[in-house]
Amino acid sequence: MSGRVSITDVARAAKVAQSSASAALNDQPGVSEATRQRVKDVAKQLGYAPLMRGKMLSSKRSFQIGLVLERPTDVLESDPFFGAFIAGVEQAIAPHDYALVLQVAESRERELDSYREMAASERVDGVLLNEIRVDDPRAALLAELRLPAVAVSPWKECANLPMVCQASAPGIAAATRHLIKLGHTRIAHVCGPKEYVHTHERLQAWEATLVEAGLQPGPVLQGDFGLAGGTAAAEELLGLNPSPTAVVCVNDLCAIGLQLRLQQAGLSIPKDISITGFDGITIGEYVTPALTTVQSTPTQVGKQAAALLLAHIDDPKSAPMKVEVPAGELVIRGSTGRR
Amino acid sequence: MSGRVSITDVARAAKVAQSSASAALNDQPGVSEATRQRVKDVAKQLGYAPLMRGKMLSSKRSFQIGLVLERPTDVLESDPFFGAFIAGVEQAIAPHDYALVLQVAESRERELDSYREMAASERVDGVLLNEIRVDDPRAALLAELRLPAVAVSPWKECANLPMVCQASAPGIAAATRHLIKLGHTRIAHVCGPKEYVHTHERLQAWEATLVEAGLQPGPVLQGDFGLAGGTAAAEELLGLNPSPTAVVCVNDLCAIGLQLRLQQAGLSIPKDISITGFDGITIGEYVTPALTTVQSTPTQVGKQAAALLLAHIDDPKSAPMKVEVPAGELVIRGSTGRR
DNA sequence: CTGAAAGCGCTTACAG
DNA sequence: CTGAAAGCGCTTACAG
Repeated sequence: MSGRVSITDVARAAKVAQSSASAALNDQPGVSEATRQRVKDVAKQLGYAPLMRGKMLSSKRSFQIGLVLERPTDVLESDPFFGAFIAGVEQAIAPHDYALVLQVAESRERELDSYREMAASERVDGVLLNEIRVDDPRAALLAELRLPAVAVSPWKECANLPMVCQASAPGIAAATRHLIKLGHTRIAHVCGPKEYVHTHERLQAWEATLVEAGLQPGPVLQGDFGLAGGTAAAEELLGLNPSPTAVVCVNDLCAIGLQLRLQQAGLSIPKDISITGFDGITIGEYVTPALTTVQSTPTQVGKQAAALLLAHIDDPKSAPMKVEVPAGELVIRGSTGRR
Repeated sequence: MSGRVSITDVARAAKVAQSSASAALNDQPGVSEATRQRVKDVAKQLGYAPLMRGKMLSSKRSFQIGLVLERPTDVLESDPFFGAFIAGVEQAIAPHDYALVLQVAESRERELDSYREMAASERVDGVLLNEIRVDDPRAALLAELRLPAVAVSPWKECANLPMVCQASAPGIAAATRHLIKLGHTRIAHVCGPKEYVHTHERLQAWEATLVEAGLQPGPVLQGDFGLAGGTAAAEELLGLNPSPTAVVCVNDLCAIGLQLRLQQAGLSIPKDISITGFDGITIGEYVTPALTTVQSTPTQVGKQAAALLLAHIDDPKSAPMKVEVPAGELVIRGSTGRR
């Protein structure tokens, strides 16, 4: 009538030692096939399910990985990456009895505290790092804390942290070449905040592609990863003379913010100006004209990142330091047209 | 050189028993103020931080609450509620050393399995339920599992589950009255999927408000909580004769989908048709015209829900069964105008 | 107030 | 292969 059956109960019912029951249930060597099967049968019959707490304490693992989000309200509302990303994470960790712990930090400082607390209390065995910044302070902190971590980044490297890399450069380059092919020669870029590595990677890809084509890299307008940045860039663009005829934006929301504002100002897209985004969020298909963009694959990224983290938790020495996820592909829609 | 200091080390260094150290550090009665202070000093000096695992096992709690998301990719990309909601959750639980465990289910069945697993392994002490459905199977399951749960719902009740309620009816009613005041008499509603209680609550609020004003509740168009539903409703609306002159949508994304499609069809908003949304998501401010909506407060809801869950975990008998969060307020923008 | 002991439910050496 | 013991790091009765 206890309501809860422990491994002790299973062992007793199967008439084996607790250690044998444990080995049998965890598919560890050291028990005969017959014993294993009997124990498993008994366990199933009794409805045994191991309590994570016991397992955690004895195996000195938390069976959890952490993800810390900063400024969640804004970021999450605007980050289409997040939902698909954690779905991928879940796919990778669930089979290993791992769970995802989500922390929300209200500031950069509190963000670092979150990692410190997770490490100190060993609530998680490792963490995933998103939205990597230039000289990201988290890398040093995590090394100091000796907390396994995997960075998700489009950049080649991230301060010696193991990483999963989905480059955005090929997509940005493809978008830029697409515009060049359409006859554009004055192709601007709306970049993100300078602190993020994404910003630099995309900026460089845009620039390199233009240079390669023998074109002068047009103006760089300051935007961000949200709608507001696109709007601001639009204001800036409207004051430009000569105006660029095409704009490669750092992401979809920014592109949409730009497009909506330019349309409000009376411009016609793509007739007056062509626009490309990056991400492939749903609303890009709904705006008029629909947004030409690069479809990234956040679920794949999340899955690979979590899998890599588990590998590093398991054995840092034998785990790879870098996993590449194929870059997103260009999706051509109505927001881009002939010069 | 162990690198990790346990409560045993603290007790030894402070020359007290482990039990005294524990009581001192946890602010439990049974130690003198002098001892408490000494233990705390020693702990700080040694850099002691309790390991969650030990605490979990001995106190028979996981110090974690769970949240299961279904169909994450779509839902999360479209759900503006989520980011702000978990920020609120975090605000409530962090001070109590609780953490949020996020599960992602790929189907309705797997969703129930998630709860079963969390309960069986006692990975969490309780769960939060979002997006409550009519006759939601989760309510019965959680009762059966005896897993503390708090439902987040706009509805008056949820199958005997403790709940946090932010009614949407007042907001929908306000939006509807706003349209009536503008002279509209044929006011349609785009509703969500019938399975969600939100859908019914908002539908009823719209209907009751019209009836109260002596108006005939106009057509109800089938939509959903995403852009696609708004688009579909737009197609339906375009075939209507006479056409409604205003539409109350179940949420912002649906409203935006509707607006964009109607504009594509050549209609002018609000000249030809006025539109209202619900939620107050950022992009509603950026579309042209900006969307009249109801600003809900998901962070507050998350905070209250988590606080209520902790109260029920702590003592179900003394915890309230229902907490109300003030309803969202109408925000009038450009998408609504005079008939 | 204080301390020594037991116990939470598992897994991990270790001896047979 | 099998089992009895110890231990993971805490907290919770319980005795002084």
